[in-house]
Amino acid sequence: MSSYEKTCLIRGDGGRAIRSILDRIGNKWTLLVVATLEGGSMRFTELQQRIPGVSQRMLTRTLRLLERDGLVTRTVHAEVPPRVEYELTATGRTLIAPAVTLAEWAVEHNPGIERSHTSFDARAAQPPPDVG
Amino acid sequence: MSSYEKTCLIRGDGGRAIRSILDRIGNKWTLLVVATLEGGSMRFTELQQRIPGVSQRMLTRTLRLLERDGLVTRTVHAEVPPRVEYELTATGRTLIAPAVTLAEWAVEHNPGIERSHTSFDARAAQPPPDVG
DNA sequence: CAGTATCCCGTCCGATACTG
DNA sequence: CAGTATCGGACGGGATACTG
Repeated sequence: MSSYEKTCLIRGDGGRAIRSILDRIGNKWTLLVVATLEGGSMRFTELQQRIPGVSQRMLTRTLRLLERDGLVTRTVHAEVPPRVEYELTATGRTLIAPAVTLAEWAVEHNPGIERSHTSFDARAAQPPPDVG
Repeated sequence: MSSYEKTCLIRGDGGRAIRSILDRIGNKWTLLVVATLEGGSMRFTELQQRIPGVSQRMLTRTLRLLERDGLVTRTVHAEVPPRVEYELTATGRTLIAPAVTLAEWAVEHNPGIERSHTSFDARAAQPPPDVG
């Protein structure tokens, strides 16, 4: 496949396909939940403990969206106290590879991006360089 | 690298590295702009024509953020009428590969995800199935 | 234990109008 | 041509309080 044909996977149909997954993993907690569930079936509280900073509200929301996407299963056990297990589906597991690819890119290029922010912001704060 | 070690690229430091790039490509027009600039240096108007639906405002914003990240260069030519050329930097070009990887995943799994939405929403609209 | 409900703020995004 | 200014709606996300 040529380079142009590859970018068509992004541009094709106005990028509708890639948008739908970006609308999901663009959310703050999604990838953290998926990566954490890579360790196997897990309960709500255990997930919350393993993901520092996530609130009950946001963990619930994130899990519901992933369940709706068919990337995570939610299993309620009829017990007292209630026990709910979350687990990646087969499809959910396939998401990890491309996510890791992106994470590798991020880890490699973030330092440069942050340096770029610094210099860009410094330039923006200055009056534009003028001749004379 | 083990599967666990790979997901650490996502979970490491609370996912700060991957968040910064997701905060960029999570935005609606970013990847479309990057993929379009893969064709080479381009003017503002040409970009706008090649990206259906983007407004002047959003194209400007997107390009500024990409410039700040050091993924795109902005070159103003001192002419009348003004001519401004945008081009991917070396770093910007390296983003295309992981983006394509994600797009491939999206194209492959979107049909299943949309079917999942349909059945999930149908279930949610129904009263929960009860024994008896 | 595993959620819901409510409030509130910031940002994304679109639409529209104006300019060096 | 390549922007900027302003307005308004929608949504993500944090904090807090309540519940089967």
